[in-house]
Amino acid sequence: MAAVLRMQDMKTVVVGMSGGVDSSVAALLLKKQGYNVIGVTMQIWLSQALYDMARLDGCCSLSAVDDAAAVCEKIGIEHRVLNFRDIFKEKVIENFVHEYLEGRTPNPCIVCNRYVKWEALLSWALENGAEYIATGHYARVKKLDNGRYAIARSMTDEKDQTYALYSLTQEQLSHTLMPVGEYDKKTVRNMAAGEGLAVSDKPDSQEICFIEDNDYAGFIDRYPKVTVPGPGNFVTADGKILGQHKGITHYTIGQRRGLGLPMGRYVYVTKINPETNEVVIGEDRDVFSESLTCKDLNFMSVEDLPEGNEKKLFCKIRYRHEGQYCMVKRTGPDELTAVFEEPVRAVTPGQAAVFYDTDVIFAGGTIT
RNA sequence: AGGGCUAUCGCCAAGCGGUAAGGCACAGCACUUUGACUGCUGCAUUCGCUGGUUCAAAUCCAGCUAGCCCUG
Repeated sequence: MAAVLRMQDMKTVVVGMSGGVDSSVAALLLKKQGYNVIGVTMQIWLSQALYDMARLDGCCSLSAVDDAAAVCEKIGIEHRVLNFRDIFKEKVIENFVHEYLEGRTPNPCIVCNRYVKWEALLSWALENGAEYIATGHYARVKKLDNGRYAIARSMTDEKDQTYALYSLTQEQLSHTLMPVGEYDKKTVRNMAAGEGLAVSDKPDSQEICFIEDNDYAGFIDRYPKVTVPGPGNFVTADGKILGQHKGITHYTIGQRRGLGLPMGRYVYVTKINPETNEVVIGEDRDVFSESLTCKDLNFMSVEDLPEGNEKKLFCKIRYRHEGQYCMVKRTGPDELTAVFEEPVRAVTPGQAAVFYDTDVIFAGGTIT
């Protein structure tokens, strides 16, 4: 036991601290486990002017800097603020805008995890003598019998954040700790409160962290140097024009609200066609799909799913999807096809399909 | 300028003398480390206009206006 502690004593972990409860408790837990903990808050998007206003709760907001600093002082660890604005803008925001312009619906949290947290932050950590980075995600890193690392579902289903972590590589996972994944939200808050951390009752973060008013379409409209597609037609699947839309960036698959179509019944977006600048409208049943394909694959619990093999897996097609069983097989050099046991609602290009083998992530990719 | 029909919230639409259903759209809130979905709440003191009959009219009567249709 003493030997273990001595070994951990020597290991340094960089904790990405958003100023929220979860990452604060992550730091706390690691400190108690004997690690040399450095709290790092990443500056990513907001201007100094907005920082001064400091009223945002987002997971990445800068209002968080003060909270994170206070937590670090309380638990007695070093706190640093690093500027990741350029990488965040280049990787996350540019991608976000361009995906929408092409009629897809991106998930910026996934991109942020991949490029900002597990590339930029991890690189910084390793360069600065750390062994690991850690976050406050409700997920676990598991070493499997086959020698591979994989993200495993949190002990609590009420707060499972594994979906947004499917793209992590073996190398990245081998340097990752997620201590909060062993607890449920209530316990985490209690730990924070028990330690006297001021953030213990801070609300959970939500919505897109870099769009303060949550008007993402307006954000794209105002984004410099992009030409947003203008108004076009709402059409039915067989081409009948139903009205005018505000531009394809305002819509996503399965959307009902905000269409402005007085059809007398609920209608939904079933397809976005950037070539013709059309938004296709249909009934609820038209939003369901029996299958999907995805690309930009990342295999996690296994090295590959060879061609010809087929595997039954559990799939989530969006962050808060309850999930659905499907048969998955390889249909191209960088393509998987999943056929669901029951049709799933609103398969949306740009979102991720994440496949779980029991409790660990098997693989994931971007829906095409 | 002969005849007939219709005019109720942005759209559709109940109502048929007793003091304005509902659906869609829209707004707000809830939910939520992506976008959606979902849920909840709100949304015509007023029924094309002007008079009349009645204790009481969106509902009956008259005139006017508008739109539609048929005959010219």
